[in-house]
Amino acid sequence: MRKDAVHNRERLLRAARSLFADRGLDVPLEEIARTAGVSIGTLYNRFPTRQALVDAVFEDRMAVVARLAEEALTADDAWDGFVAFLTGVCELQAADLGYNDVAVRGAAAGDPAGGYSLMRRIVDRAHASGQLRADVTLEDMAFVTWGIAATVRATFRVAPGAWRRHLALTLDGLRASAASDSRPLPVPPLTPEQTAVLMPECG
Amino acid sequence: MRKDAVHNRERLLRAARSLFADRGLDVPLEEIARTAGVSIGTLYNRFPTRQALVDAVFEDRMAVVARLAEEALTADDAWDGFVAFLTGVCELQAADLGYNDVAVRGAAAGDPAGGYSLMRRIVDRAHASGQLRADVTLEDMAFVTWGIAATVRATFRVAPGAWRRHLALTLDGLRASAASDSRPLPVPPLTPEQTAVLMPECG
DNA sequence: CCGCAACCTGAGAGGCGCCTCACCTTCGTT
DNA sequence: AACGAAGGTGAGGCGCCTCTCAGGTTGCGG
Repeated sequence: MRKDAVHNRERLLRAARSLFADRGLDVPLEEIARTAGVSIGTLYNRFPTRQALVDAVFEDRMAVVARLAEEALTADDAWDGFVAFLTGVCELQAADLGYNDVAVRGAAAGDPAGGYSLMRRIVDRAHASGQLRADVTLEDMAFVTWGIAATVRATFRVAPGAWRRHLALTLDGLRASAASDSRPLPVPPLTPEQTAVLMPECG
Repeated sequence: MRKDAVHNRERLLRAARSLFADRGLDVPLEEIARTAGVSIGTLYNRFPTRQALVDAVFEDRMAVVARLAEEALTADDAWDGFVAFLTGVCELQAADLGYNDVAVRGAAAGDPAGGYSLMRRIVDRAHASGQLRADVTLEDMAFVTWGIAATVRATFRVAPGAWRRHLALTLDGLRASAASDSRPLPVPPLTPEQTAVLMPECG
């Protein structure tokens, strides 16, 4: 790749990163090109589809999630690790409306299987320690993502940080102790197949 | 209003109701007109703005919510009433992607103050009975709406009913008993002013 | 320094949805 | 029956966004 092409690619990524971050994934491509100081044609030269651009911008995130997951697994307490992991992921969402969108629509690139299997281990460990309620499954984590994503989107400008309260309440519902006063969960969890459809990056 | 005008208005409402219900609030107006067997001009004659159409379509819902709230207040058990109310509202959301959107963006017509003050009484009663955790406020109910709405939207075609599981987990986090194992909530609730901005219909 | 391949550019075609308005039809009243 | 007002119609203008391509420019190996 020629030097100027590399340069433009970087300018485009910088512009996209910033616009995605505070406006979400639906920013007009023209605006990204303009912000990068480059023509729309160049954008299409470097990134033939919007998806390609999104993938490039959020390429690093999957690795970050994987790192969060590994850290979570080394935590002394299984529940603390579980909480730290979910908090970390939600912080990523709250820091970047674009990533927030990525988390909701399954629209990521990078290493899918890696993060997912780590996450299974986090859940298994929290189950084993008896702190995560037994009737909750890995697939239920999607509810957390969707829920927090919705709160992030709604409160991003008006009350950033409000999602932490939502997350805290959600986590309290996932504790083993929360299940004891409660009836059995009303419907079965999403099947892995359904989850694969709804969150393709977790296939 | 002339007879044919009334007739067309009804056809438009029927079409809008049905399209909103399974595609959400962003259906093209042209498609609504076509479905109603009427020209786009007629649609604009009856409903000068999209908002006017949305208001007309969901006019009844506020009354339904008010009825749910009243029933909830007559329940023998305060917590059961609280649960029944939230479940009822969520059922409305799950039954109609359009109403689901209405619930998220504050985009309703009808009687605003009425439903909101009833809801406050439901929350107060559940607090008074000691079953709803004390550190939760009326404003936190927005998290429930946003969260369930997100799950409804994600699973509407693939796993309708999955929201019931999400709701059950959420409710378990709102029980008084859920607070005892937990740290204090990390951030203050939304202020009434913030809520008014984020959910205008609850002003 | 040459020359070519890679690259950049931006006008413009095309699609989509919103909304208007000049013209025609129909209702309902007298 | 006749007429005026209310209503219906849909082509077309507008704005927004996506995507392409013919023509001009530039990096870079030889």
